[in-house]
Amino acid sequence: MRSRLAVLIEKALRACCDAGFWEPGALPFVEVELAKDPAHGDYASNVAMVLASRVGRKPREIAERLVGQIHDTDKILQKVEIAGPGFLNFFVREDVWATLLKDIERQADRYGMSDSGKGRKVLLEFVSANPTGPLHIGHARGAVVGDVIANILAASGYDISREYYINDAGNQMANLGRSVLLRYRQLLGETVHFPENCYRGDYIKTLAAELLDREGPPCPNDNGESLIPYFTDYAAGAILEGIKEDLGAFGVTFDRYFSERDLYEDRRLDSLLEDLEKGGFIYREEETLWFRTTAFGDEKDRVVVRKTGEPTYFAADIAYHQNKYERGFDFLIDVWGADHHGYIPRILAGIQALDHDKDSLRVILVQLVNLLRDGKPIAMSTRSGEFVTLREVVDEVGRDAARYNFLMRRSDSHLDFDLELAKRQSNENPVYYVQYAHARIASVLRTAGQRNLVIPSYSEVDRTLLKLPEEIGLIKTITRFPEIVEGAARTLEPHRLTFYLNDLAGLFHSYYNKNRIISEEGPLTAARLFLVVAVKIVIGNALKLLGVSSPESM
RNA sequence: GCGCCUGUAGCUCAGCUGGAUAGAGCAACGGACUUCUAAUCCGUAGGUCGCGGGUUCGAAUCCCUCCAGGCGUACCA
Repeated sequence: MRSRLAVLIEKALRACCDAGFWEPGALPFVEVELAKDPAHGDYASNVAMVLASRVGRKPREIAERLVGQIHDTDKILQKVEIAGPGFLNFFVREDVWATLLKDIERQADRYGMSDSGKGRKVLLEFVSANPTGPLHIGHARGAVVGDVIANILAASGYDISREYYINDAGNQMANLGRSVLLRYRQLLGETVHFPENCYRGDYIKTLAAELLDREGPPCPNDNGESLIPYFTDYAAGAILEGIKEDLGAFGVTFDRYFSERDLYEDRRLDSLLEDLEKGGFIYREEETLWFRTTAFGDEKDRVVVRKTGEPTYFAADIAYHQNKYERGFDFLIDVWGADHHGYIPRILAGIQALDHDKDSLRVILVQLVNLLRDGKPIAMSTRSGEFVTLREVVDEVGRDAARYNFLMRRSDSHLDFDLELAKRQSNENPVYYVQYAHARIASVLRTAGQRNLVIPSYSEVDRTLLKLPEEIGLIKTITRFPEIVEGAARTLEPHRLTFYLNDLAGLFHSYYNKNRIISEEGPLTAARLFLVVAVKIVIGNALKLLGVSSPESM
């Protein structure tokens, strides 16, 4: 509806140009928004006011001209009013709304999808946690946000790939191997000093015990560092398998797990450094190689190869991003914890030095999660091993509640996650509010079936019977769903869907309580059944994008 | 010190890239189940949009000062 009105306005603007009311030069892009106040009609546009300052005329005068040039050939408008400082208020004919339901019937479980992405190849990298321990609650939010953004983009016609970058090289991995080795030796009865920077979680002991079980006691008497890679490999492999399982239980899947080690094997870093060198961005100082990131606005230059000859994490990461582009992705999205925000200028410098547009990479920052139980914070630290794992949360509160709770806020705002609250099956928990609406409709449909009522098709419905304000409101809301998905895709903001769902569920519950869907009046019953089926479709489609189930009964 | 994020009802947060009288949930208070699911609904109350300036027809939204909280400021990842 919105886009249809925008077209009308655009035509009117051009017609006014042709009539010489103003220069065709700076026509604004047409904004049409939902009117908040019913007295302002259904949609409102501010074009006249925007145009006023550009052409130097009074907004109301421009508005008059425009209204005169709006040719409502499809007869969708009841009237257009000029109000306030120069708003155009559009009143849509009431019987037009119900005609939009046809799209829902026709597209069914594809309603809300579009091809606006035009098959653009997008690579979305998320989670990417080091395989040094199980995923904890902090990773969970990024996992859901990434997963749902991917769903939304896929539904919007993008060719999207989900990728997890495994950071399986470098110091942290060596620490992991060392930690397991030390626990292993402890199991053999040795007294060992356990350094501060090693991982202390119980899972380390479990891994050591597994290894002991498998390999038997004879650990070579070499207590040097040479054993570490073996322990690292085993631990990282086992932990990664666990991570995949936990993500699977959370409903998060990836198209590919990309190993940092592959970058080294393919000598990607060498070629990267050559490329950067060609651009003149590399210089040597005291045995280290620096990348002149300040050329792109970073606050200081960054090391890419250490004195020891090892490349930094940063170097590998640029190589990884270069690799993404080389695989044909022209739009990259990275989902990071907000504590990495200082890293953004650096990575942007990296891709720009490789001649990629700054805007071809979007970083979504996901703020930290405060985990609470009954309002009291739970302290966590990966290294000390004190943390609540993703698995524990999913097991305790359930997949649906966990996912929905993580999607109820904008990603870049802090989120309190209360385990008790999320678990509670009560009105404090919005996920059930929405699912309940879906289940209720399913229940109504079951009842209808028992009474041998047939769900009518669009052409069989007398749409003029859907004229209650609640019905018009429901129709307006569900026919707006494609706009919501489009907006969420454009801004990469999944929380728009949860807010929309809460709205829609609220309208339905209200309608349900006030009116009977199945009544003695056959045609009215048919029309209402048709309407609630459409509502059910939209709730189901939206929940599916969120990766949350749509129960038929609760 | 510098940089980024945040500050909206008692609490948790929306506010659609400048629009009309700032919204929702929870908590509080008062009501509604012999009816298609009460995990629901209806009503009441609740605000100096952190403070102060500026930009313009118009600011919670954009710019600047200050205040408060969080994060970052590695040859860690």
